[in-house]
Amino acid sequence: MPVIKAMREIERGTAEIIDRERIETLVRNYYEKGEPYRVKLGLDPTAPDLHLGHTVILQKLAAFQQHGAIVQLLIGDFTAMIGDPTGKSETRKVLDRETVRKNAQTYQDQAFKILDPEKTELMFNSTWLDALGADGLIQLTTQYNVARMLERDDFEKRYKSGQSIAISEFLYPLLQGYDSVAMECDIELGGTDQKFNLLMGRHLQRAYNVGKEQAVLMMPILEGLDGVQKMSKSLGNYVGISEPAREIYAKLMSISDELMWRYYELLSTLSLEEITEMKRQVESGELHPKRAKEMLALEITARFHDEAAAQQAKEAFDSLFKARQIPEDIPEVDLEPEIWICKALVEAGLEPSNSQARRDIKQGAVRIDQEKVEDDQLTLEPGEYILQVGKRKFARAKVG
RNA sequence: GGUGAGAUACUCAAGUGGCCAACGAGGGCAGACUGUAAAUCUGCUGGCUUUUGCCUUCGGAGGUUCGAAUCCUCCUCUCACCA
Repeated sequence: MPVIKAMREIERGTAEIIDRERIETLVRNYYEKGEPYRVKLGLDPTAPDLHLGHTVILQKLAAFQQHGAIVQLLIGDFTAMIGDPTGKSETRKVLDRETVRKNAQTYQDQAFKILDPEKTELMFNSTWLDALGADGLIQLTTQYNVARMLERDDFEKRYKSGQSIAISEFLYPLLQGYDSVAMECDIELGGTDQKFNLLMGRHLQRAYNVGKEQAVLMMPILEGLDGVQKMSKSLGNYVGISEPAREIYAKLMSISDELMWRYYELLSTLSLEEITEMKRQVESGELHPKRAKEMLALEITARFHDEAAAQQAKEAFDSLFKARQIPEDIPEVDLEPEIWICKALVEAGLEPSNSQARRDIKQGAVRIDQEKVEDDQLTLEPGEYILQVGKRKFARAKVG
């Protein structure tokens, strides 16, 4: 039964599904009659750098593609001007068309590391929202009322605590919902924080007699490397998918054991059974947790690079941390002779200031050719040295 | 439009004339421990080639004072309440 199997894959790791029946019907229609269906994902073109948090949803889209879906990637070039009220009430900078286009291109390049380009359509919501006009917009606002709008978590909180809510923010969910009308999508994906907006699409599709109501599938928010807050670039706890293999690998190896299982569920393509089995082995002591983490890091690194690069990243990582060896390709700097050690560290880019360098030397964090530096007044004679600060900052210094 | 409150280092936040480079918390960095981590403990967290010293910082510009993050004046910006 391919449908049952497909549904299991589709449901995996989801936070919530609204109208599961409909999804099953769509999948069944595909398998029985070969009819495709449309799955929408809206993207905000403000931050073109994708990280693992975004890939949770992208991978779900990829899963859909394997089961007959045409993915509609929607670039919210129009709505970007308003800004989704979720989160902080920052004033958005208005993006010009050129920037949006460029960001969209970057998005696409990155998204295609996961998605099948053959089954993906790229869309811009300015296409229909520009044409909506004032009357269309007013027409749209009549489809909803303030009381219901205030039901939205975020609005409710702010309203009760007396924080301001701009009228334009009310428009965001409406416009996002209207996108679904224009796109005639069957399913929309999003994070749990998007629930209100996603349901709006359902509501508006009915109001505008599209002839269908989109099912909604929500993915949980991926925790960042700290395991507490959501993964985001601004919090610095993210793994970017265009980062070098070594970075991705090292960052993944730094997560806690607990978080590792979460990542397995949401990011790995291993089946749920395999993951459960692995977890059992770790608990019984048959498998070292570090080993399990290595496999995860390898899998994900390979996804954005390739097997060989992942393997190399692992080796570099092992030699750096396990054997405390020096990595092969480290930055080189030329320094003048008799240079003061602190200054040398700053010039090599290992330290931000002489003072910081001095502090680190006092703490025994600085090494030259593996030897701990004790004297912060040291000057370097001509020659070649490996400078090191902490465990991971290295530079090769040519003095003279 | 009126009234009031506020602006302090990466973030939150104490400090209301000298003991302030500025309490505390978070974050970050480093050391110990380890599995590379996480947790825990410890130290550091403005700059300066010489550090029981010097210089620059507490929204901006002036002023009072031997001495100002702290007092005064003006300016800029935020926020709250009332219209």
